[in-house]
Amino acid sequence: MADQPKSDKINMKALAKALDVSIATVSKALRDSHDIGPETKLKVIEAAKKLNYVPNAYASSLRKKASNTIAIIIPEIADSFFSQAINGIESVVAVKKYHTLIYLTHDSYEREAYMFGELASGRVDGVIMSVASNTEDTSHIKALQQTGIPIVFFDRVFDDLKSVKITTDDFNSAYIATNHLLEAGCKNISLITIKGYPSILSAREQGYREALTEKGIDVHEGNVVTCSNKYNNENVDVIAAHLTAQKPDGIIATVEHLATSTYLACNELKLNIPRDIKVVCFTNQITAPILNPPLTTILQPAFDMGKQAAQLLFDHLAGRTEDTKKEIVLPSKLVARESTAF
Amino acid sequence: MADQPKSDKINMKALAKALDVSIATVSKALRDSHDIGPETKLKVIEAAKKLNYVPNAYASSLRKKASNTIAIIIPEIADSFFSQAINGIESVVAVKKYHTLIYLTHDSYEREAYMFGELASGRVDGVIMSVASNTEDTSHIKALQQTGIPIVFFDRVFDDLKSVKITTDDFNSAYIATNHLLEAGCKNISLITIKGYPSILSAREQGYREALTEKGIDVHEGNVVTCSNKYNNENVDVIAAHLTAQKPDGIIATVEHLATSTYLACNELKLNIPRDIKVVCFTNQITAPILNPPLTTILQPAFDMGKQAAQLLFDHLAGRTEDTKKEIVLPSKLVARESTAF
DNA sequence: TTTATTTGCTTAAACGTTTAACTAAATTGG
DNA sequence: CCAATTTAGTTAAACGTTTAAGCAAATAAA
Repeated sequence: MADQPKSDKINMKALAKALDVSIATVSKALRDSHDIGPETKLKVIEAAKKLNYVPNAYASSLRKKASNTIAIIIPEIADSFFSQAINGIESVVAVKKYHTLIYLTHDSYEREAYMFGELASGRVDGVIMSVASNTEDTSHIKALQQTGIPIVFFDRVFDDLKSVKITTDDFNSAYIATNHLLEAGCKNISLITIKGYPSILSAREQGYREALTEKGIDVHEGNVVTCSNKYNNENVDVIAAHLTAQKPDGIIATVEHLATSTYLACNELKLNIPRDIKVVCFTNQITAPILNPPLTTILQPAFDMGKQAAQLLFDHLAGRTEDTKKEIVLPSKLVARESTAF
Repeated sequence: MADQPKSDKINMKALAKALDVSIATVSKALRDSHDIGPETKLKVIEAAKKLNYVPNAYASSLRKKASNTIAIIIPEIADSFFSQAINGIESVVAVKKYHTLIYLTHDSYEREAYMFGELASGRVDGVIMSVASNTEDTSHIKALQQTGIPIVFFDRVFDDLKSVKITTDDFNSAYIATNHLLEAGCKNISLITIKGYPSILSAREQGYREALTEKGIDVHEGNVVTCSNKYNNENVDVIAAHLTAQKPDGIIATVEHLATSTYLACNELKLNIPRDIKVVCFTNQITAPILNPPLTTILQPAFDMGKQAAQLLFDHLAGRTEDTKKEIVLPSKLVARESTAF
């Protein structure tokens, strides 16, 4: 410890001087080049270790035009789906020894566009993203794609954008959820949803509508309730008002935080779940089994979606670009619990 | 759109050539240097916009020896505390227009040490971290600190390391939680905990012990149960076995996922919460109010901890290094709900 | 009018790597 | 034994910025 130089960052030049060889020799030795003899290599590697040499990442990146870094761009992080998806992404990134930049759009198109501008700086080799709820203009995304940076979309995607996409079968999941409620005896099912995320939320709404019309049930427009995408008490009020007005006996909540709001609204109105009203929600929360009552959920394959997104991105980075327009759809799973018990 | 050059990345050199000025002029104009005349500046800025010029981040970083990037190193991300803390960090980082690298240790010392090695590459200007559960050797941390990179610790800190630390009052929170259970009539309170995280978990255990001994109650060693830090069914079994053997009438769960396991164990044994047993847990889950029954929680100021950690890091980066050993302790809050009702 | 200062730009070095091109010595082949 | 090849290195350019230093022209001061 004591014999190490205090702080003056050690670089290749210093290392080369210490060993009395050229900088190129050091560089090549460390990258195990064929150009360098075995004993020289050993000398270099040992000296590097002893002097605590760590190559400068940005000099490397600049020269090699590769950053070994990817970006994750997502709306939010305090959400079980996204945090589990990040785990999936990270499981791949870690073994590739890449680095991960994370950007949160907070569902703002402006922030998203700004972030894409930043990414044109060569900072990342690729991007994994889930689009913001209100993003309609895709020019920022196309612009980045044109610079040659591959982008993999997951969950909240863009239909009109050609790219690799990992999604789950939202239409089908909502369709199944609706039928599940119908089978549990519901006659008047409402969809509690939010604005935005056209790719997933309108699919879920369509699945809901399709299941109903298929059974010859008219969808009363008052049964589709739009909440805010903030977790707040206002939503509880909106839902409570809806429950009072329309008296639905079944609820499908399309996003995680609406489950909590729905439960709270039911509590407020002293509605018993599942006796008076049955509830199913799209969520990956691990607490679903211990809610009051245990919540029937549509469980999304969050980890796998993240993992596959990352794998496809790395495939692309490795030049395996054949299926650059691949669209993978992973199944979600309805986990029936007491909240929809007959 | 059509008149823009297809893809060939445009750099300062190209921009300079297009404008028939020197590279330095472009650089200075874009950084609004006093050296450049106003009309030249305008010309440059307009051309840059028109040609979609984005400066290369790594060339910049290399030259300026500043990356405008920080790293977050945490054990896990699918956890309400950490994801909320990240939101807090991000709220500061975003306005500073910095970038955030994220690394998950999955509570492995080896990964943590490896990551610290990577960070010596000049990739980041500073680090915000929460240590892995089993990290005991701190040499990797000290080594990075010696290179001059500031590190701010939050939540899971190291007592023997001099640095800025943001924690919450774990001892006190557990002390309060224990008293809360005592006041609710509990006579036989168990602590369900896990191995590791000495800084927070032993503080919580001490708070628990202190509250009991203060009331003249002996702490039966069988009442401190150690679970695994994986969310799995094994823990449910361990807890169920404990409930059967020791018949506690109060439970303090020290980490988030143990709440779910404890509830499931109670369900399994048909124990009614709060009648047969009362439960309080350290968790920030938003579903706590709608659990069965609503869970009394120790709510940690996760967002604020992240935010303050980031602010102090930026203070340090800005050279305000006077309180480089500051230790901030933010209060947690006991939120009483039905799971501990009298 | 002459000298000093300011303005607005250019040249060139530097940041720390990687790598193409070169070279001298050692080895191999005929 | 001499030419061709291989081995083990070196030199220098390049990646795309930033910035110190320099310089000519314009302006201000004496």
